[in-house]
This record gives sequence, C-alpha cells and structure tokens, in this order.
Amino acid sequence: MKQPGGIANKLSELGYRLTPQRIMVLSAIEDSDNHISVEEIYAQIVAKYPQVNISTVYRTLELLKRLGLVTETDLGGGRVRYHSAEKGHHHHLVCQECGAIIDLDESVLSSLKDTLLREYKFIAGLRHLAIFGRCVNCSR
Amino acid sequence: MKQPGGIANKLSELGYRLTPQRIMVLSAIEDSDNHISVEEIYAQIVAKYPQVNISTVYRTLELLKRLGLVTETDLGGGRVRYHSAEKGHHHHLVCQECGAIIDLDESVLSSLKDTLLREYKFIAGLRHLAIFGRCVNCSR
DNA sequence: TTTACTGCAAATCTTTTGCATCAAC
DNA sequence: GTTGATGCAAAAGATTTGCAGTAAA
Repeated sequence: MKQPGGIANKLSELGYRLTPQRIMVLSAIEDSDNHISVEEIYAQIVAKYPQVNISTVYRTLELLKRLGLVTETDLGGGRVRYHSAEKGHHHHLVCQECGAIIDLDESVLSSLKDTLLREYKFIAGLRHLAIFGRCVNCSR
Repeated sequence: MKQPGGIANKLSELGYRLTPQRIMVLSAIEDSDNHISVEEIYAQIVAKYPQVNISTVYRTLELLKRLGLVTETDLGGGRVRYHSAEKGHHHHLVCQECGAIIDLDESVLSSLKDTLLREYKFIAGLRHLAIFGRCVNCSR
C-alpha cells in the first residue's frame, strides 16, 4: 500500500507478514518527529481506515517492541510513547508546565553514567530517560 | 487509633479529618523503608480491617499528593509508588535484572542539573528520578 | 449537629485475549 | 492452500465517581 520504510523491510526479512495495518502503524511512528502514543497512532489510522481495530495497534507495537525495532518510553503520567529504534537513543526534558518535550543529547549524560559506574558499580541503561522540570518559556 | 506521625499532624492542622483509614494509609507510607504501591498499602490495611475499601486508599493518596505531604514516583512499568515527603528527595537506581532499588544521593545529580540549566536553560526538577540498568551482582 | 469521609457498586479507561474469519505469502 | 494476522467482543486490571449512610469534629 505505501512505500515500506526501513523497519518494514526488516519485518518482512524476519518472515513477518507486511499487512496494511502494520505498515500504517510503522508509518505513524516513522513520520512522527517526536514520540507518539498508542491513541495517536490509532487516531491517525482510523481517520483513513475506520475498520482498523485498536487491538491490532497494540499487537503490532508489542511485536515491534519485542523485535527491538521500536522503543517504548515512559514519559510519566502512565502515558507510554513509542519511537523508531533507527532514530537512535536520546533523552527528554519534559516541561511540567506546558508539556513541551525537548530532546537532549546522549553526551550530556555520559559523565553521570561514569559516576554511577565508579561510585555505585551500577551500569546505567540511560537509554530513554525523562527529566521533568520547567522550560525557558515557563520559568519566567 | 495509632500515634499520628508528622504527616497526620499536618493533615489535622489543615482542617482535614483524621479518620482511622487515613491514619492507616499514613502509617503504611511512613513505616515503609522503600516506596510503597497502592496495592501494598491496601493489602496491609485489609489484613487488619477487611471492611476498608480500596477507593478510600486512592482518595487518601490523592489528597496527600495534592497537599504535597506524599510524593508519587513512577519507577517504571506503570507501577506508581509513594513515599513520605518528609523523608526528603532522593533518586533510584533500579536493576532491571533482579529488581533491586538502590537509593542514590541527590548530590550525584547536581552537576547534571547545572549542565541542563547552562546549556538548555531548563530547570530540572530531579526530585524522583529512576535510572534503570544493572546492579553489581547482576552485571557479572 | 454538621458535613466531610467512607463503603459500595457501577462506570471509565487502558490493555489483553479467545475465537472465527480473512488475507499475505 | 496454509497459517499467521485481523476484527470483534468480551475480559481483565487499575482508577474514578455517584450516592446514601456514617462518624469525626
């Protein structure tokens, strides 16, 4: 139905069927600049194809997560969000005032990672960390 | 019914009623070394007083949260946990292998806080951060 | 005595699951 | 043609809410 993106190719290489539903979920995730929630993915799909069921979205996300093609991040408030694993890891500054999500380079946290390893012998994952606070606009 | 702790005093000073249910929720939170979940609080209470309803626990936690007497932390996996605001802020290293929760001193994160303020003009809350990874025992 | 708080039951909301049908391969 | 994927409906789990009775102040 659409041009399959990078993830779609991998799915198909791994022997999974490339259904229109899966491609739509993939497109929603790949096209999203930021992270996207289940409901947002579903809303996008239903707008075009109302017969698609939300359980399919859940099942597809479950599959993609399991295969490591998509990553799940908990940005607080129980709202889990997804993004393409291809886009690499990064962290987030979440403004509790306006809800803005600012991407944070991985390098900023490398010294923290070192400290934790040195002082706590703890290997920090630090793949998808959300730091809550207040952004420039809201702190005035 | 029991000796009211520090939080109970505040509650009563603020004009809220000190019911046995509220005191039991407070005791559960104050007695807990670590963070405690809704179900754990409820289980503790029901063991003694089976007629207490879980919705009361939710309502009490909602109140305590709103008054800033208790803090809610999301340690991942949708499991929200609570602890007394009086015990001060600290952070957590959560081992994804064995589930161990290691308390992390606030000072470790102060340099990160400075960096975020300097480079991103972002005022980081960093009150209850959970960092996931692997602890000493499990990394071997 | 007053009315905030509670217990109960039902509603909500999110996510999961069983099963018959359907379509990707 | 096979069998994995989907839609549907129902279940499951967590949290919230309306309401009438109860008890803290």
